[in-house]
Amino acid sequence: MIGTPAGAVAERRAARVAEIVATAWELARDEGIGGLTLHGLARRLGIRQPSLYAYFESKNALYDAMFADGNRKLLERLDAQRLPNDPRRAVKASMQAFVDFVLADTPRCQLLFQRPIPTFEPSAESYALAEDVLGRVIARLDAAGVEDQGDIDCFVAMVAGLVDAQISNDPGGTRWTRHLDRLVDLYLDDANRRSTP
Amino acid sequence: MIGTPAGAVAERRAARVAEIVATAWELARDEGIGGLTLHGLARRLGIRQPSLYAYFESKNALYDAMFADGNRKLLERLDAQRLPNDPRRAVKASMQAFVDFVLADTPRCQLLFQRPIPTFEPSAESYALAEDVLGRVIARLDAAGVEDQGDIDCFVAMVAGLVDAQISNDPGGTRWTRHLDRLVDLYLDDANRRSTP
DNA sequence: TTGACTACCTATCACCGATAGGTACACTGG
DNA sequence: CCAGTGTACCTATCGGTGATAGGTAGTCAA
Repeated sequence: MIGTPAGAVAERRAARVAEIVATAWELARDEGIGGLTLHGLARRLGIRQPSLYAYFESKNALYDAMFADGNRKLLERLDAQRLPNDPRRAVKASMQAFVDFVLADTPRCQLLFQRPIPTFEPSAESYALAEDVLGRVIARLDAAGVEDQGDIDCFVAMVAGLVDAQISNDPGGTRWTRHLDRLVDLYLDDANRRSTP
Repeated sequence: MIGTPAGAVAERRAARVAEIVATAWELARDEGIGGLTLHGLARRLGIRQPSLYAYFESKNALYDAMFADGNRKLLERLDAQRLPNDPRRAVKASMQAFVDFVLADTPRCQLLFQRPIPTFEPSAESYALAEDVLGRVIARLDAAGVEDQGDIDCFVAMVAGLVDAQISNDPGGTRWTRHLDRLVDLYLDDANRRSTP
């Protein structure tokens, strides 16, 4: 033990896991999320396919690590943002940042917000990260006077609908996302109107 | 030729194709859309997997036939509906029928409106059917005074967002879809306000 | 020096979509 | 009635995929 940093092997292992996940994203960007293959991933890493099972107990576990990774990065981005004081402007800025981040990487968007792999369901731990992201959005909405669960559901579904239409039909464009600010106003006005009659 | 109905073989073949597609939907409902396998489908049909290639040149061609089938049924449903005279009520009734139909069959909903099989893209002919469906919706919207492409896009994305959230997070429930009528009003009011200032 | 541990490896499995080539049967024209 | 043609299947096999079993060279602390 002496002379060796405690947990050096664990650190090295964690670094290798992170390297594999990063390479997996790279491969997904090249081949599409459906074209991600353990054989192909191993080839790109310079190892053999069964060796990956030392780091992930299944392909879905790899997806899960990628899912968690994407949500962590999104969380970082949302938390790093300086928001305007005006709650409504904060909601707009926050959602704009969300949409920008999400649309910047098609396979990541698909893995995080669509269900492109029918057998993949995120683990409880990874799903908790997604709920953290949702929690940030809800906090912004709450500050803008949107507290009703139904209003929150509708708002989230609207943003998801825009993102989904954008990535599916016009990736890289703004045909849907350009309406984001206007729709945020529409939803906030409507929610405020009904909560304070 | 005499004595045999013209195109009897073609008819029998078409009937067999329809039977295979129906069995494929059945299997998809049992095993999930991702669990649909040519081997499994053939087994359920009492034939061998390569025999399916007499009817579909690839698995994606089978998906394509299912995609077309689902859209045709949806189109029938929409066209069979008697709509209220009031354009706004017509939009609501139409969208309610749309959402009901779509949510009644999870795998069908996934194949038609999500992208659960990364390698599958509908053919031009099948996609035209999906555009017919969209055309019906647009006609209803137009009658209600929504003509701007941006407004149509937002409306469609909103409905898709509701459906997606509902099927993904609360299949069989109404947590999202129960807001449909209210959101239709919200969108129509907004569109009308901006088109006739 | 030794013994455990790490980070790989080879070999192999079942299953999947896809292709090649063969066969029993029905129907039709002569 | 018979020969020929097309239908609707079949068997055998391929390459690729995720997954498992079991082996091995190198590292490192005692």
